[in-house]
Amino acid sequence: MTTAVRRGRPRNAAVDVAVVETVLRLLEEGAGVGELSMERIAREAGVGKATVYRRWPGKEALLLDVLRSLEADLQTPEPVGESVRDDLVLMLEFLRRRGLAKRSSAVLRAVITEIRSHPRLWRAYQDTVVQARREAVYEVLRRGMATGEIRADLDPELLADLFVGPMLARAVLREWQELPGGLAERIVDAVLDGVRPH
Amino acid sequence: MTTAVRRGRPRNAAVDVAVVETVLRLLEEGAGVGELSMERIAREAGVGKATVYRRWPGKEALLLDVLRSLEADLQTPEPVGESVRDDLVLMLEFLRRRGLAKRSSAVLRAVITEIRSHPRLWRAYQDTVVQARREAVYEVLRRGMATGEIRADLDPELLADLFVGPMLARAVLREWQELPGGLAERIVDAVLDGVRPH
Amino acid sequence: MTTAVRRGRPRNAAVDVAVVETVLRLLEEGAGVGELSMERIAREAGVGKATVYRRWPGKEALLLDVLRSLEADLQTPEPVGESVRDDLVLMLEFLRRRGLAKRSSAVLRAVITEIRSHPRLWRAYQDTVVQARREAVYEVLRRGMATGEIRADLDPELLADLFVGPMLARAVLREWQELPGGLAERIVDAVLDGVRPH
Amino acid sequence: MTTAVRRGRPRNAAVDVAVVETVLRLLEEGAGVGELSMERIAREAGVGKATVYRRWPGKEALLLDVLRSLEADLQTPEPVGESVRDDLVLMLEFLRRRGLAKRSSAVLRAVITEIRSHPRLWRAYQDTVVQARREAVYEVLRRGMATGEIRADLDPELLADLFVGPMLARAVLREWQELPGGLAERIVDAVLDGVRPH
DNA sequence: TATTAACCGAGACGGTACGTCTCGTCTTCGA
DNA sequence: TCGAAGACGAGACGTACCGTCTCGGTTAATA
Repeated sequence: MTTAVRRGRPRNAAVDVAVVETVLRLLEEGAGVGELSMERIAREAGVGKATVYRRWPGKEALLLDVLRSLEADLQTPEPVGESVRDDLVLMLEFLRRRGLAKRSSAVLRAVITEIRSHPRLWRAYQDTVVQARREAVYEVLRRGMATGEIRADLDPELLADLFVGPMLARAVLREWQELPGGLAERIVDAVLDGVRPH
Repeated sequence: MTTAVRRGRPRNAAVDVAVVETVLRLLEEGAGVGELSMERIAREAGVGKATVYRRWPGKEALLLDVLRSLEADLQTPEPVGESVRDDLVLMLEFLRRRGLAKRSSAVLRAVITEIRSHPRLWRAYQDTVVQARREAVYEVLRRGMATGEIRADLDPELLADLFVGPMLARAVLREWQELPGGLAERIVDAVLDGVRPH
Repeated sequence: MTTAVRRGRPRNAAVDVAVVETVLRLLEEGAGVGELSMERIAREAGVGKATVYRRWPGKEALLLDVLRSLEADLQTPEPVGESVRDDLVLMLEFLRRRGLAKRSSAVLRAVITEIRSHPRLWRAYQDTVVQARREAVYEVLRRGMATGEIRADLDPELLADLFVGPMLARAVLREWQELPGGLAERIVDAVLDGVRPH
Repeated sequence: MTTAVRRGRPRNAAVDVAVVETVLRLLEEGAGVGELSMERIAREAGVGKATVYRRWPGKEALLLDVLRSLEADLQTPEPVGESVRDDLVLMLEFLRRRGLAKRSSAVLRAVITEIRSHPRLWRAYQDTVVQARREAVYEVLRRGMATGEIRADLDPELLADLFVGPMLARAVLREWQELPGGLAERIVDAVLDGVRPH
């Protein structure tokens, strides 16, 4: 197999950075996603419109990359392995902190909201970023079933939703408004123990 | 205080219906929210653009009404009162069926996605439609705490999220793709019993 | 026969004028036709781009109208009928003055040059404005043949070119640079008398 | 004076030819001048854009060269010297044939039209190609005055226009549509004899 | 019964953004 | 150093939609 010979002037990597940073800056300055236009992005980034379209087929794809660049800043937590309970707390705590992170807070919700409007991109985001985190949760749950810390008679997918769902319900649906510290522990313990008195 | 005297030709109520129905039709035909324009809505409804703007200040407000008209079709279930467990199943089952309902399936997600982009409308939707359902869940949970069917040491708000969150995670975030029958029972029972072996 | 009912807001006639005047102003300010863009014309006329395109399908059609508006300012001379020789002088003199007219001088040549690049418009211009003047010349020549002032054995079309061609050669091809007074008389008399000594 | 030392890879003369030929081909295929872009010319010639710009400063200069290459194919006729009348016919006949020539017909009008839009180039073209032919006409006319075949009381420049103008009026202004054989003779004889009966 | 004010559809209006194209320049690689 | 390939900033292209406005015409309550 041969690599295709690259010809012509190579793309300027600084442009990619400049564009993404410009989008982040505009969002941080409070611009709604609807107020973002390719026209304006290119203008403020000091870049030709065609140069933007050469890299991204449209606004949505650009925003997907912006979203990915945001996610990249926050590294996914590595399960410690001590106890399944602690690992689950770790993972939910990551979700909570992501929603409160410095840059993210305003930007993340705006970008995600936009991406959601575009099924294809939303799926791409799910399949890459989200699915990876989902797999990590499955892994922890499977370990829990093996060690006996988790009931083995439940569907792993359902199990994952039992832990992650409550946090997401607060974070995504209710706009990250109330994500107090300790929320992760409270969710994990309640789901583990059940809410029926015993 | 006197009511302002309405003079001149009264508004044609059929226009409101025609516009909302047109939006629903277009969404059912698979139009993304981005492809919906006031221009097109008015054209396809056979109505003047100004007539639409006379009734709704913008696309978002119109969509909020469309959303409300959808919700109105599905009446919220009345708690039976036999057992707390059955009432919770009833409520989650309503969420599940709403996501699969004929009209809703395609339309609901599109409209909600759009409304989400407009904080003011999203709050209006939350405060009217969603909060009502939320209160119903709180009521059932409070009853459960009183009868001893539910632990009384947990925050009712957290409790509500424990039950509703997993269903919403599947419904809204994963696009209503997998909402098998019996899902409501499985969630309720798992949360009640806990996922730790005993 | 019924006149079609005019519906909707009627077009603002002032817009047509504003646009044409803007083009003329820009050309007078020395803008080459190549530097004229619909974008700029609309901007400087304080008019929406779509409004321009609603009236003219493109830049060329607009320029054709600009050209016609210029021609309209200079009324075609009416043959006096005294002598064929004087009428021919009158008509050539009109061509000469047109090329030197205040507005025309800079503008006319620019617009004509542009129109020439678009065969369809050039033909439209020829068929309307030019052909009318051509017919007037034929009429005078036919009269001359009838009265015996002009040889009857020559093709009228060729005859017209004999008189008009020399003036046009100077005006159009050599950019109206040398159009001295008395040129019309000199051409007409030379063609009438012939350039062979007798 | 020293000749600058040429270093590096010498220019490939075949490129110049390829580019000019490509322009001719595109024009022959009916492309309007407006549809010609440097981008397209370079692409179709299989040549880099920079290579074109290294040789010509812009589209107009390139077209000027194309025009010159066309003129070079048709050699200017040499006056025979038998009679002034025959030499004038010879020269007008050259103009007529040029307008009907295989390649020229479509191309010449397109290129000339374009060149006309650029005063500097138009002047360059006038000063080189056209002026040469003009001088030849003057020469013949001067000879005619000396031999008494032409009236000596007329401005030579006006005289030249009397002969050349009618042919150009048909050729350039009316798009070479009607240039029948014998037209040169008819023009020359009519101008010589005059159009007044005697 | 006649007036009148708000309604209706249509569509023009000044703007703005879309995604594509061409401009002339710049930057790389391989010959 | 050349030629090709193609990226680059700039900005025009023609279209679509925004929300407002202005027409002629309709419709009901008021006078």
